[in-house]
Amino acid sequence: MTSSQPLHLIISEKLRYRITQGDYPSGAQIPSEYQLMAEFEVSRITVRRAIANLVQQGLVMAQQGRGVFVTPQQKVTYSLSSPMVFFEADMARQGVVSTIQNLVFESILPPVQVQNLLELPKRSQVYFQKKLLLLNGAPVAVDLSYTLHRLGKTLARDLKRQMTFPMLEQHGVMIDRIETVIESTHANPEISDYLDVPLGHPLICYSYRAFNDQNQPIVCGEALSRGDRLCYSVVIRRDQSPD
Amino acid sequence: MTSSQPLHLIISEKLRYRITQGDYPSGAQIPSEYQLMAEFEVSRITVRRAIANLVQQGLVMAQQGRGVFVTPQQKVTYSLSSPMVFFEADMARQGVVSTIQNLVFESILPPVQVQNLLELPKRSQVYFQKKLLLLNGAPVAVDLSYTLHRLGKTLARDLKRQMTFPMLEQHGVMIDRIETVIESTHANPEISDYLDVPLGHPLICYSYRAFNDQNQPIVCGEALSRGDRLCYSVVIRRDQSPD
DNA sequence: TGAATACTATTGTTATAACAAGTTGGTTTT
DNA sequence: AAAACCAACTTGTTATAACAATAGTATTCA
Repeated sequence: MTSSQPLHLIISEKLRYRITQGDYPSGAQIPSEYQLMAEFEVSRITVRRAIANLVQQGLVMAQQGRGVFVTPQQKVTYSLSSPMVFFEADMARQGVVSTIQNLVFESILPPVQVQNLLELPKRSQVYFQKKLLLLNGAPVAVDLSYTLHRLGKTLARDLKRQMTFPMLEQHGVMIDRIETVIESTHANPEISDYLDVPLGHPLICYSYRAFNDQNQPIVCGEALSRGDRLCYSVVIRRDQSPD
Repeated sequence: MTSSQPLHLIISEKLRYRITQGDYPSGAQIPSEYQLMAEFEVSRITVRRAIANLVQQGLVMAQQGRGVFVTPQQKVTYSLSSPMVFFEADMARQGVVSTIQNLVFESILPPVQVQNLLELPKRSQVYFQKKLLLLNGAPVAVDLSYTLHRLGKTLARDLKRQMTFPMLEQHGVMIDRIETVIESTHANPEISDYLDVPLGHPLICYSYRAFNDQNQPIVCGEALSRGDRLCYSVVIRRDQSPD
């Protein structure tokens, strides 16, 4: 172990290799800190740093008192191609049950950016909602949305219980188009609590603005989802219409 | 500081607040480790852990011997909506110069998955390419691609110098459609070196498979880009064609 | 005046040590 | 048999300490 690379990186790379080679399969526990200390003849802090490197790469998750386990790799894909298919329908197509858990639902004065996105006059209120999205019962996303006040007020009960878009359409509010931006970001402490991921875990941030059939923006927001559980697909065509 | 939250988290949240409030603007240096030790009356390891939390959240970057600096926040957006616009054209539209730096270009026996994606008989070779994508001279993505052997062989010179798709079309190979999947993942040591990001940094993984106008898959691969520099946008329409 | 050296400041790595907190399995008590 | 207790195991936090490496500035020397 005389090398220009730090010990913690040498150890974490060796462990990573073992994981990718299947020595520690998905869900399996890797050796304890004390076992690794003995094996590699280093201090505990070096072992912990090596494990932290693996946690940061999403290869393992550590549970206090239990041990460090190889994370399962399983993702679902949501198609963003036109024609529009709402999230829960796409999930159902894949045999995945999607549900929500409402966290916050309140009338607020929106940030300026939201006001502009929803094309609202100054000092208009909107309904702010924070909800957890669960797939097969496990939290995979936190959704923060802003809905026109008149819709939020009349549909509050259902908005707290169902996914937004299909629910709006059930009530005759048709969604004509959704503008989206997809980015990758880091989990902050609040989000990492909700989604049970380590601080800094990669998230997909799916920002959206939905327009009704009068070309009026009615909802905007962003869904922060676990990068290891959800991904998006698009088909890009040379021309606008399909073959 | 008597609380149920660990000290390192309390401190990093305070620092994060200062950053978001503008006390330390983009590019500015935050107080040194010793200054923070004095301010918060904690050990150096606690301060370092707090700083590591900020690094993990992408808010700061640490440079040995120099200090810890607030990371600039600047992104470009690539539109995945149809009709197709290639990456470099979209960037040019935004006044951003995109260039590539070839790292590897070789004929290989492809992994089984690639073989299937390109619909190749067993034991066919493909051209594997690894290249760095730079925006305004700064590396933002590593691209790993597999191209049909006959194309790779005849167009090797240009493939090493230019972006793939416009170059193919210059040579009469039309791209009819691209199937994509977007996911979020973590930077491993190799990628973190190429892109100059910390281990575990969130990346967008943009996987693609491009078809020519005979509906034949000709290139597949993935671009791993910095989550803080590049994002994607899509417009989803209720119906297939635009209004 | 420019180059080389020394010093200071700052982050990076690794060690030992101690205590805290959570989990699990075995043993004892009811 | 079920509940409670306890010990062992395991990860989490924080401290002190020492050395390494890098960067920037000041001082010295040719």
